[in-house]
Amino acid sequence: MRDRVDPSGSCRTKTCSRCSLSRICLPVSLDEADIGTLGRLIEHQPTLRRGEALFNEGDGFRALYAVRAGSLKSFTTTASGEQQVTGFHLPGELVALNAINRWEHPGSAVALETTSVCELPFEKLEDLAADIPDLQRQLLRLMSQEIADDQDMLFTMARRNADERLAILLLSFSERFRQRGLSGTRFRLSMARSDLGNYLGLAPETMSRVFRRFQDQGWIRAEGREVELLSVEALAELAA
Amino acid sequence: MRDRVDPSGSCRTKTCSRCSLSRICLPVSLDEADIGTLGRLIEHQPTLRRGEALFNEGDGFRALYAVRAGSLKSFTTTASGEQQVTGFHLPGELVALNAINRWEHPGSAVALETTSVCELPFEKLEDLAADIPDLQRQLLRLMSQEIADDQDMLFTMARRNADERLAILLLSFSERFRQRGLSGTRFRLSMARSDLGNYLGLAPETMSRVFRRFQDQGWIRAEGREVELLSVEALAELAA
DNA sequence: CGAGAGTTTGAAGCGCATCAATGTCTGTGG
DNA sequence: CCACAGACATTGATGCGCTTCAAACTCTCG
Repeated sequence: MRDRVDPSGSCRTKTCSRCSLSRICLPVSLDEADIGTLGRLIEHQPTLRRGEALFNEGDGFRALYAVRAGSLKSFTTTASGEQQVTGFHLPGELVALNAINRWEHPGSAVALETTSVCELPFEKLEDLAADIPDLQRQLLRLMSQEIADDQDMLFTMARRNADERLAILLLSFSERFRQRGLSGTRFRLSMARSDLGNYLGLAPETMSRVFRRFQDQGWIRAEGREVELLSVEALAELAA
Repeated sequence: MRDRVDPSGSCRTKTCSRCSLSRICLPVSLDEADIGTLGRLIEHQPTLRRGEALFNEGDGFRALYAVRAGSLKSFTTTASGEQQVTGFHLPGELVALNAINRWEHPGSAVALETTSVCELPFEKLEDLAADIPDLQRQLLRLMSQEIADDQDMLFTMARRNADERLAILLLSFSERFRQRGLSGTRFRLSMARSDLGNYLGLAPETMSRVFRRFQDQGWIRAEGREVELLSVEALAELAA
C-alpha cells in the first residue's frame, strides 16, 4: 500500500518532523535535522472555524501560513464590495506568498471549514533560509510554481469556455487530493458553488448548469458538495 | 531634475554598478560591494532581434534574465497552436521566474524589438543569495510581487469588461514607463494590438474597437503603436 | 515597390450574465 | 424533534457583450 498522508489531525505537535504532511509541504527535500530546525520556527498553530479569517486584506504581513488541516479560500475585495476568489488552499499548501513584497496582505484568507494552520514568522524563515540552502531553494520553487499556476489560470480565464474551466478545476482538485493520499475520484469540495464560480469567473447559475451538463453526460456524479468523477478521460479531453 | 533611467543602452558593461537600471532591477537595496558581486555573476548579455526567442517552451532552465534594453513578451502555446500571452517585460524586469520549480520553461519569451538582457545563472544566483541576505530578500520580494500582479490580472480577466481591461493595461504601462524615467502619458507600445488583445483575453477586432471608443471619447490619441494618454483621470475611473 | 502582416469596420450569432422564481439544504431555537 | 430562517442551488427566459466571419484598408520592411 502506498504511503498515505492523513489530511486531518495527525500533526498535533509544533514540529514538522512528525507531521504527515512533511512530504508535500515546505520541508520537502530537507534532511532530518533541518526539518527539526524548521519546526522550531513555528510559534502558533491557530485553529479557525468556518468563515473565520486568517488575515484580512490590508493587514500587516508577519508570517506565511502552511495549512495543517481543513481548507481556506483567498480573495480580494473591490471598493464596491464584490469578491474575487484568487485561490483555494489544501493541507500542505502555503498561504500569503503574495504579501511578501509590500509587507501587507493584498487579499483576505478565510477558513472554508474547521481549519488549522502553522504560522511561519517570515523574518525568521528568511534567516533560516540563508542558513539552509535546501530551504531557500524550496521557498523559491514554491513561489515559482505559484507563478506558473497563476499564469496557467490566466490562460484558462482568457481562452476557455465554461465547460472547459470546470473540467480543469475538477481535475486540479482531483490531482491535489490524490497527492494527499485521498481518492482522486471521490471527494468533498468544502466551498460553495458560488465560490467555485467566482474563482472561475462564472456566475453561480452557470456553474449549476455546467454541473448538470456533466452529470447528464455521465461524466460526474454530484450530490451537494460531494463529487465523484466517473470519466476522468472525458474531463481530461475537455481540459486538453 | 529627477534622476532619469536611460532605458536603452547605458549599461554596456557586464556589471550592475554602472547600470542605470540598478535602482529598479534586482540590485535594488543592495550596497555597492554586493552590487559588484552580483554583476560578476553575469556571464552573457545576449542581444535579440525582433521576433527572436530568448528561450522556448520546454527548454531547460538555467538562468533568470533581466531586461537591459528593449522589451519581450512571454507566452505559452497550446497543442492546437494558439498562443496565450502571459506578460510583457520592460527594462529592469526579470524573466523566467515561473521556470524555477520544474527546472524547465513553461512558456517562451520573444523579443518585441531589438532587445538585450543580462543572463543570471540561477544556481550561482542561489548561492549568492544565501551569502547576501538583501539579495535573497529582493528575490523573494520580486517573486511575491509577480504573484500578486498575476492574481490582480486574474481579477481583471474574471470581472472586467473590454473597456476596463484596456484602461487598466494602459495605466499599467504608463506607470511602468514613468518608473523608468520616461513619459507616463506618451509612449510607444512595442507589441501588436493582437498581442495586447491576446494578453487581455480579447479578440484583435475588439481591441481595435475599444481603442476607437477611447479616442472618440477624447481619452487617448493613438497613431499606430504610439499612444498618448489625454485623460488619465477618465482611464483611472474606468479602472477603479 | 510589392508582399505579408497587422488593423479597421461592419454584420451576424452565440455564450454567458442577469433577472426572477422556485426549490433545497443547514443549522438554530422553540 | 420539529419548524423555521437564511443561505445556497436550480431552472427558465431574456438580453447584451463579445467573438467570429468577411472584406477592405494600411502599414512595415525587405
